[in-house]
Amino acid sequence: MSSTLKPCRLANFFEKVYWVVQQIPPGRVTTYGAIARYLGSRGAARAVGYALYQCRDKVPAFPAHRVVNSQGLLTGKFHFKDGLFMQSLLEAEGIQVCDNQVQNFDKVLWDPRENLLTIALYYDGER
DNA sequence: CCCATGACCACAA
DNA sequence: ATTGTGGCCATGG
Repeated sequence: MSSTLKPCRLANFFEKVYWVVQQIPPGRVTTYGAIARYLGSRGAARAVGYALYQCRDKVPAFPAHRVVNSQGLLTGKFHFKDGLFMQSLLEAEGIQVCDNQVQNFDKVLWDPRENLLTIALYYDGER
């Protein structure tokens, strides 16, 4: 029963965050709050930021640069290897950034609630 | 166990 | 428009 279909173990909040972040298409961004809302915890935006902080050294590269704050500002850029790296990654995907602000923010914003179906976030029982 | 700290956000007033 | 505040979740002392 549990042998062939190994359910994705998204037991804890951080793992759910990581899963959503990996669904962001290149060239688009989303926000901490949008991820929190999608996961059903409206006010958990801070926790989303903390989750990204925890995986800042994760390999292979994790598209954390596609997460900005609710105004489109690159508030997390100082957690990359240098203060310009986040902007460089975005610009390499065709997103224009000026003065820490994502340009055409409403156009490139990708809201998981509008683009992801509600999936079953289930786990196999061992934590 | 309680308290403080975060890559945050919505809502007062 | 600009502040202040409470809430959210995981972690560490």
